[in-house]
Parts: sequence; C-alpha cells; structure tokens
Amino acid sequence: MTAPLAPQYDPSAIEAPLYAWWQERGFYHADAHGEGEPYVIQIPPPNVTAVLHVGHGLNNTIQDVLIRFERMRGRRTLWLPGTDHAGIATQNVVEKLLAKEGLTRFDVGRDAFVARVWEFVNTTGGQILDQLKALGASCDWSRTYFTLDEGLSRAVREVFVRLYEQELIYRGKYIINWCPRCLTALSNEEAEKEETDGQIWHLRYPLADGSGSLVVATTRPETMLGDSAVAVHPDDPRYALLIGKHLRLPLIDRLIPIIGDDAVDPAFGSGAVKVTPAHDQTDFEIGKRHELEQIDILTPDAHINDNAPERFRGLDRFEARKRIVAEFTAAGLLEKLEPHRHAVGHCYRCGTVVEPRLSDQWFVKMQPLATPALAAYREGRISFIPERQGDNYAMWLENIRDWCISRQLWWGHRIPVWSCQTDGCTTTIVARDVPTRCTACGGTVVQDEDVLDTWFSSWLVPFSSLGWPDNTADLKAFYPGTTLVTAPEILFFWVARMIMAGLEFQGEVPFGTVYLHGTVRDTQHRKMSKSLGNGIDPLEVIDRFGADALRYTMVSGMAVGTDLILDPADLEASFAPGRNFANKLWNIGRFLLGHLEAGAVPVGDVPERELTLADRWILARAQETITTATLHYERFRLNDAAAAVYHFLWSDLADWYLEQVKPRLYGNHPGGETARAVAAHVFNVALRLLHPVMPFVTETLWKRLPGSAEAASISVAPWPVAADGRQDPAALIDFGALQAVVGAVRMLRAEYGVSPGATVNVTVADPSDAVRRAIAADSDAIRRLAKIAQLDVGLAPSEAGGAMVLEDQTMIIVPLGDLVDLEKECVRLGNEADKLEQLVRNQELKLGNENFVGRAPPAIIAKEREKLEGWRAQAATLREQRKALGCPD
RNA sequence: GGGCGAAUAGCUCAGCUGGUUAGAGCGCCUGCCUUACACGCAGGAUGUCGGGGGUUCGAAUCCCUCUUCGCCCACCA
Repeated sequence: MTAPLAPQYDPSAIEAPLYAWWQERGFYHADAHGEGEPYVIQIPPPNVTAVLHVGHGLNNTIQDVLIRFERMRGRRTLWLPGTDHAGIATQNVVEKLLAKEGLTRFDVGRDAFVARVWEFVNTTGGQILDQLKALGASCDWSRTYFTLDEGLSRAVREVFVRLYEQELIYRGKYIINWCPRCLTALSNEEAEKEETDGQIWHLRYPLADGSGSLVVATTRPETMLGDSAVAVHPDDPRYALLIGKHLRLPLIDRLIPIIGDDAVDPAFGSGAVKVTPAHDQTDFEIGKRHELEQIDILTPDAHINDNAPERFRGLDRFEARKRIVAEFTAAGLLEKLEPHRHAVGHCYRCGTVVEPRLSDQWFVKMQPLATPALAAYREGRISFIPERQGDNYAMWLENIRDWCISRQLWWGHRIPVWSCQTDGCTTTIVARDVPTRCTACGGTVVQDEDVLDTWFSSWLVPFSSLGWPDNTADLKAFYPGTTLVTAPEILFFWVARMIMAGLEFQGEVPFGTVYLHGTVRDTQHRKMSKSLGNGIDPLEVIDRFGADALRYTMVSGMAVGTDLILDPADLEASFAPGRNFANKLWNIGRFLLGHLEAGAVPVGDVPERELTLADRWILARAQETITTATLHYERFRLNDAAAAVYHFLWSDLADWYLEQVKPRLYGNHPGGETARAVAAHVFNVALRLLHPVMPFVTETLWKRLPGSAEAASISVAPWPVAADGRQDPAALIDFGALQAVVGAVRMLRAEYGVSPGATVNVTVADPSDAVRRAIAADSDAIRRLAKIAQLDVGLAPSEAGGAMVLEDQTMIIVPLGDLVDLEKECVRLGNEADKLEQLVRNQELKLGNENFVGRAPPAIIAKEREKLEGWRAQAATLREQRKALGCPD
C-alpha cells in the first residue's frame, strides 16, 4: 500500500484497492460494546432494485462526510446500510420481465410470482450497495439489512399487532387513492398532486316532474353514471325550492334527489354538484350524511363495469368520458365547456392518474401518533436543517390524516390478519405468528390477501435494523441515532413516520437532527430523471475523474438549503473543480514526499527560535483553518468547510509556503529540517481536515507521510485540534506584508511586460513596520518570488519607475528605465489616485455627517477614520510620485 | 387557493447577527513548457447585488410592493 506515488494522478488505480483495504481492516465496523459516544446515521435505504444515480451520490456523499468527520473526532460511529423491498416498484420491475415472456403475475400465480421476485432480488438486487462502495461510503456492511429480512419482518408484525391492540389500526370501507395500473390502493402521500389543464363540463339534468332542469358542473363527466344525488348549498336562494325534488339522470333515467349540504360552494360553477359517493372523497362524505347509494361504476383497472348501461361497459374511463360528453351534446344537455386547471393525483410509481375508489382497506389512526411527534419538535428534541423545513413537518402533523397501509400487491409484508372460514364464525385473528386454527371454533383460517405499504417497514428501521423487538446490544448501543440525511421529498413518507414510530415504540426520537439537502438539477433547473434523459451517471464520473472529484464537486456546490446544479452535457466542466483539486493534491504530495524521504521530526520538537516567518505563518494559517473547517462541518456547512481547506492547501500551502521554502528543502540547507517538519505537519493536518470530503487521495498521501504511523488509516486518525496549529497574529500580519510586496512587484512586472526570466531592482520606500519586519525576516524569499536583483529600502526616490502604493502606504517602486512609458505611468498613477480620492471624499462626507458621528458606535467610527487616513495617505503618495516623475497635472 | 424559498460577474454559487474599495470556482484576456502539477504558474478584466418604495448615520444584508422562476400543501366539483 505504500509504493511510491505514480507521477500521474490516476484515481481508478488507487480508489478500488484502497476501499478493499479499508474493508479488510474493518475500520467502519461499529462495536456495540466499544468506547466513545455513539454517532449513528441510518442510510435512507435505497430500493433493492435501484441503480446509483446522482441523487444517491449526493445523499450518500453528505452522509459519508459527516460519518467520517465524527469517526475521526473519536465518536463510535455507525453508518447503517440496508435496502428497501419497495413493494410497488419491485413488483413492477418483475411484472415487466414477465410481460416480455407474455405473462402476467396472475398467469403464474401468487406463490410462484413471489418466488420469482425473490430470485430476481437475490441475483440482481442490492447492486446499489456495491456502487456505494465506489463512492467511498464508509458503511458498516456487516449490519446490512433488507426490509423483508426475517428480523425486520418480525418487527413489522409486532408493530401491527401492538397498534391493532391499541385500536390504532382499523379496517374500513373508504374512498382511497387507487392506481388502476398497479391495481393497488395508495396512501395520500403516494398520490402526487399535479396541476393539470383540464376542462369543466356543465351538464343539464332535467327535473323528474318535467318542471325544468338544473345544471351541474363537473371535471369528470363519466362519473355521472354513478351519481346518486345532486347537492346544493342549503342556503342558496336559487335552489331553495328544489331541495327534496328529484332529477332524472340523463342517459340512465335514474331518479336522484336534490339535497342540501354545506360542503357545496354556491360560488363555484353552477352552485349545484353532482354527487358520486363511490368515486369522490367529498361526495363520499356527502353520501354518508344523506345515506345515498354508493354506485361503483369502475372495474379495478378503470373500465366501466356492469353497474352502467350496457353500451358503456368495458370502456376505459377516458373513452367513457368522450362517449358521455358526446351523448350529452347530442341530447342538447351539454350547457357549456370551460378550460379548467386543477390538481390531479398521479401514482408516484407509475404516473397513472389515480382513481378515488371505494374499498375495504387497513388504516393507521395517526392523530395519537402525531401528537408526541409534534411535541418533540416543539420541545426542540428534533431539529431540522434548514430550519424552515420544521414548519413543513409541523404543518403536516397538524393536519395529518389516517394512513392507508394495505396494498393489493403480492410483494411485501403480508398483513398478519386471519379470518375464520367457518360459516357463521366471524373471528378475526391478528397475530405475531401464523395461527393454525380459529381460536374460537377451531376451523380453518385464511390470511388477508393484502400486503403492507413499503413505508410500514421503513418507518421502523431506526430500531428494527438493530434487532428490535429484542433488546439487543445493538439496540442499546445505537438507539437513538444522531443525524438523518435525506431529501425533502420523503419528509412525510419516511422522516415524520420514523419519528412517530420511534416515540411510540422506543419512547425516544430516532435522531436529533434531520438534514434535508437539495436536489440535483440540470442547468435548466430541471430535476434529473431518466425520462428527461438529463441524468448524470455517478459511476461514469467516478470512472473518468474519480470518486474524490465527484465528491468534492458535489460538496462544494451544495450550500445548505439550495439545489445543486450540474451540466449533464458537460461533465468535464461540471467536475473540473474536483478533478483539478485532486490532481493538485496529488502533486503537492508528490513534491513534498519527494523531500521527506529522510523523514521529518515532529513539529513539536522544533525549537521555537528556528521557525522562520513563513513557518510561523503557515502554522498560524493551519490553526485558523482547523478552527473554521471544524466549525463548518459541525454546522453542516460542508461547502464552507471544503472551501476553507481548499484555500489553505492550494493558496496558502502550495502557492506560498512551498514556494517560499523550496530552497530550504533542497540539499542540506540549514533550515531544511525545520521546513520539512513544518511542511509535513501542516500537510498532515490539512489532509485530515479534507479526508471526509476526499477520502481516497487523502488516505493515499497521508499513509506515506512521516508521522502517520500513529493510526492505521487516516479515516481513524485523530481530528486536528487548534493546538495542531499555532496562534500567531504577528506572523499573519508580517507574512501578509511580504505577500503584498511580492504581489506589487509582480503586478508592476506584468504591467510593463518585463520578461519572466529577467530580474528587476526594487525600492521599497517608506515601508510600514510590517513591511520592514517582513524584509528583515526574509528578504531572500521576496527577491526570489518576485525575481528581484537588488532590493533597497529607503525614502521615496524620484526616479522613473513603475510604482504602487500598498494599503499600508508602503510605496513599491520598480525602476525600469526605458521600459517605462512615462506617459502611461502618469495616467495609471493618476487613475489610481483619482479612485482613492473619490473614496476619500465619500469617507469625509460620512465622517462629517453629524448623524453618523453622533450615532454610530465608537469602534466603527474609529475604523472608518483609520480607513480615511489610509486612503488619504495612499493618494498623497501617488500624487508625490507623479510629481517626482514630472507628470503633468 | 394557501405556505415557503430563490433572484449577486458570461455560468454555478458564497456573502451567517446591517458598517468589505462586493468574493470563490469555472469560463474569458495577457504572459509563461520556472526540474510537484499546463488538470499548472503569474498577472488581469467583468457586477446601477431582479424593478420600485421605505426604515437607518449607513442596506447585497431589515421591512413593504411588483416582476420572474422554483418547491411544498389543499376534497372548490
């Protein structure tokens, strides 16, 4: 593992072997009996049939960053992975496979079908978990679960039975969302409302007594086949006299009453509503209040059934709509037609328009579970990032509706309810274990055909994955967990329900913090999706640029509460920041390691007096970086943490420190040992700070650093603490002055087109104290970095040269003789001076304003005065220089 | 119909509790194959901080309003 570094950074050569080594060494296995405060993240279990997409990439990168950070901080971390059986989704996949053979699930039968799904899952399922390994995910794979495992299934049955016994689970005939394609009930959350352009038809229904007619408005004319009344508002004067009369339903000739009900909005449409209790939620309720007949006119796959006149039977619901409208038109009963925009429910798995359908289903009574979940949030036991997501959570809980948990599928947890088959015996058995006989009459029992909603197993994951209902060591050690990282889309599906389940069955919230991150979108801000073809395959990105590049790019582009925009059409551009940075790190490592072959002494052993200004500066910067990066990681500001380390490594370490100490690293320079010690140390610190984001490169380089033997892997090395740097404000100031001097000379050189190889002479006039100290400390470095032959310090000379005034009013003059275009220099100096004088005038106005001086805090006023003096002096120096050069006024 | 968020350089975004000569990365321009890195080095340009009003000594930052995008929720047929 510690072969010399290849000259070229090649992520594909290092990442896979490194991951295998991490696994082999078991660094990410959590010990239930170990030391340290637990830190637990439950992975949002991906569908067992899923393949990694960029959304998973982002979600799991964030989790891995957090878990690696906390692991290095000494927490006993557990990142618990698993997969979800994903009832509808998985069943759909296998049904599609069957369809290729020309078969339906009904052709093969339930048992054979379920066996087929298991076979599919066992052979191809869970590949996403292997793909997560390519990403670098430091999960504890030894604990990997599947929601249909025996253990988790046992938890599901236990919960069902307990809730049933508390009368929180009930069965009943209600209007539910039905997917006519998946042939199952859906929960409210699974029926996604989408704004759709539709139409509203105004249909005329004649009164039975022939005394007139009444117009109803509907968006679904086909449901008129199931109408059992027309409702108006009881106080609507237009219809007051009609209440109690009957209408003759066109096309069918059924007599239906006109009723009064508060649910009707007199202002909408005609103020009269057709009531179809079997096909609409509101109508169902109206129907109950008025004891109306519930006429179901649709088959499960949404074709007209035998309750309708023969000519409509067998028609698809949308065909039927056309037919009905045509017949109304023909009969002169279509009053008018208007465009209408409204929300239509769609199946979240297949997109089919959902049908409100009357059927017998199992429900969980949610109110009693929601109350403690709301309280937990209000009392601060759960917090959301970004905070505003908490309002969403609370609002949903406040308006919670009962949860329809039965699904008419074959793939999933079978509902643990059996009914007696004996005539006259109505015994229902709800049991943890399969009963053999009816407990009342001893007759044979038959299990409910339905399975449970997938989320009925995933809401238990925070404890079921740890062995619940047994009181296992894992459960004791790792419940409650710590942080949950997921997308806002499943806040209600999963997050809120886990909180409810955790409180109900464990008496504690399952995690304290919920971090809801944004969505990955394309440059047109469209969500990435297969159907749009605008997706990014993370595996392709890993293949081309490496997992570290992918991770860095995602982390640095993801601020709290925002979406991540990437361009699928230009992966090169999208992932350049990460790739460039990884490459830069590699080369820093190559350079540094090349000079560390003889080893390095611990920086603590270096006598204070041997530290040069640059050494002190980089140690001070290291300390600042440790502090800020740590704080940002703690606050979930991962992009800021990454940026802080990026800046330290690239700008501070590579661009300045390493350039500055190069001569000391070469050969047997007296300061060499110190430089090696400092460089090795700060690089070590920075690699550790970056490891959560870029685990592979950092590990590869870190292992080769002298002094890394303290830990077997950087991923279990201690997190840097402030004392690993050095507080040294003076070094920050003085090295800053050095940088300013070098920068000024470089600027002037570029301005005058001095050839890169040529040296120049420089006069530093009226140096500030900091500049004076910087020159005294390291004039060699200044001369080398700015390619200066002779560096003079003194009073401003009146010689022709390029000049520049630093913020601290030090004047930098590069006498360039013929190279200087005097006229151009005069203009440049003049412009600079003008700019400063404008600032001075504004500042004078500000400081002359009595309101400002009277009301602003003294500290601010002092600061503003200082600024004014600085600009004034800079401008004056520039004017002097112009005069010295003989510039015209 | 309610609720929420966003609008800052050509692009993607920082800018946390109001006081910076408004920043980063990518892209762009100029010059460099300087023996760690051209996926690089040095230098540079670019913004009436979406429009309008207000609060304040002072606003990219707070308030109102308008415009444009986006998200969530909702049984007005």
